[in-house]
Amino acid sequence: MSDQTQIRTRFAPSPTGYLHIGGARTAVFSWLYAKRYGGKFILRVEDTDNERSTEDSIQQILDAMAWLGLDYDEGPFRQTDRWEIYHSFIKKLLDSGHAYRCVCTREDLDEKRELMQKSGAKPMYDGSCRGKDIPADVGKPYVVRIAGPKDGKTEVEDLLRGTVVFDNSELDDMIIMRTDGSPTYNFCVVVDDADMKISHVIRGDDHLANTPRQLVIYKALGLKPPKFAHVSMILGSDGKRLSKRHGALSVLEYRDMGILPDAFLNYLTRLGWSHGDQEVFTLDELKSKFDLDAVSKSASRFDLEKMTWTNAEHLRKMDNKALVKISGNAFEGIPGERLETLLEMLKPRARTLVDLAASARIYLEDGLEYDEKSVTRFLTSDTASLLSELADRLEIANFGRKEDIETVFNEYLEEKGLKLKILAQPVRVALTGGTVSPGLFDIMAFMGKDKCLARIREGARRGRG
RNA sequence: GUCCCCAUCGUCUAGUGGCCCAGGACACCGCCCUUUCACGGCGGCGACGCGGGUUCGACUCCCGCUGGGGACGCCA
Repeated sequence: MSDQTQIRTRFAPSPTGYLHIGGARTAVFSWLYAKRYGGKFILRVEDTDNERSTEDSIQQILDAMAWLGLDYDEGPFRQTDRWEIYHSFIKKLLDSGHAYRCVCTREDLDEKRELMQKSGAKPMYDGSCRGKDIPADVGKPYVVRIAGPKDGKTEVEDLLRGTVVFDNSELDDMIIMRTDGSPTYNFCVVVDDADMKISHVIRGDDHLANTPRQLVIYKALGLKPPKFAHVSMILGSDGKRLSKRHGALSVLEYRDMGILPDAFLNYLTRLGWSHGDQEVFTLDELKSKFDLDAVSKSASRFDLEKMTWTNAEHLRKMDNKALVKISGNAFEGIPGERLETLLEMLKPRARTLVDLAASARIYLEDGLEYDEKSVTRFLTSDTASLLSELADRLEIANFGRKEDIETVFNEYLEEKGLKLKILAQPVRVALTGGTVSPGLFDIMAFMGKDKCLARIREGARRGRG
């Protein structure tokens, strides 16, 4: 495969906080696109902002990607390690006249911006230092600006949106190097994407307006731009921009909520991408089916409810070994066959790993938490005698076979002339503390005679008051 | 304010001029299954933002409006 046809995508987060849903989705799209076409996925940390970048953020982003299984073929590169490269290109632009030094102060700039804003124009730099040929030894702090085109148009060819045209008069001469000598974002992105031979830049919609500016730099540098795909943003459930208040949680928090990585990937990909009517995808399906042509152009809202549903779907289909592995120590020390039984009982009822572990505790641990309402309703003085009689009967049952338990149950019911319906809920509350559980005989067989009888008798005790 | 993007059920979406008085999924509501809850099955509720064109025919094409989002930093 030649250089031109090799697909190379990248994820380029700035380490100024944790990885949230929005960032995660562009990462996922980029990663899947590379997987889909047998390309490479590159991770690049955009840490040129000294003030806000933190090592802790980098680690969090790395952790989140590792949890999701977003493996990268190259990197993580760090822009702070690439200073010489940027400076060599800045020098090149300065020498060729595509960039110039500017000594305007921040105060000047702010003032100008405000004035333009008031007059109804787009606030931009007016280019007052352009053409002055200010030398490096002016004796004043200076920035370097790109000398962009003053007229004409710049066209962005976007894979999702077609040709988007910007009037060059809308673009000002942006700063590519700060007073302190550090290069700026728009410049580094161009240099890096070109240097790393990125073929497809898949990024958020919020960067669409940056793209013509970057195109100006590509042109000045004589470099060939990659293909662009600007994916729409994810909004909060109220349609507002995602903020900490609604939905912009760290990806890692979904892990802590008991969401499966594959389910997270499934939901996030499906949010803004579709493949006919299919809702549930395995990881392999995503890797083989994802493509940019079916990516939606409109913004979509994050819906925790549907993510949880997607998670439940994955949970049910997951094989037990994998489930135990991902659950950490929740099922530690339980023999294989017993574990299988437990998971088969609990899986169809669980929505998250947290649910699953919590429901398992009822049957594994000695102590029991009682739901007050259920107790009042079902553990009454009427049911108390039934429960203790039943417990006595069950002494002879073989708890190794749930059919045996059922037989004893039925014999007792017949004698009393009662329906199972009457006895089922009181027994369930006695055994589990609540009114919701898997089949009665299933949980009894699982818990064993001692625990069952103890709990039923305790239930009777509570019934008597 | 200026520029840019977007617009189908509450939400995610299918739909690329006739197959659509619009299909699927989540949520919600019934019913069935059933010892409870879930799973599963069946059914219901529910949308093409508005106004102009183009066309024999518009959810689909064009224009305007409205609404939503984004960008305008020595942040990324």
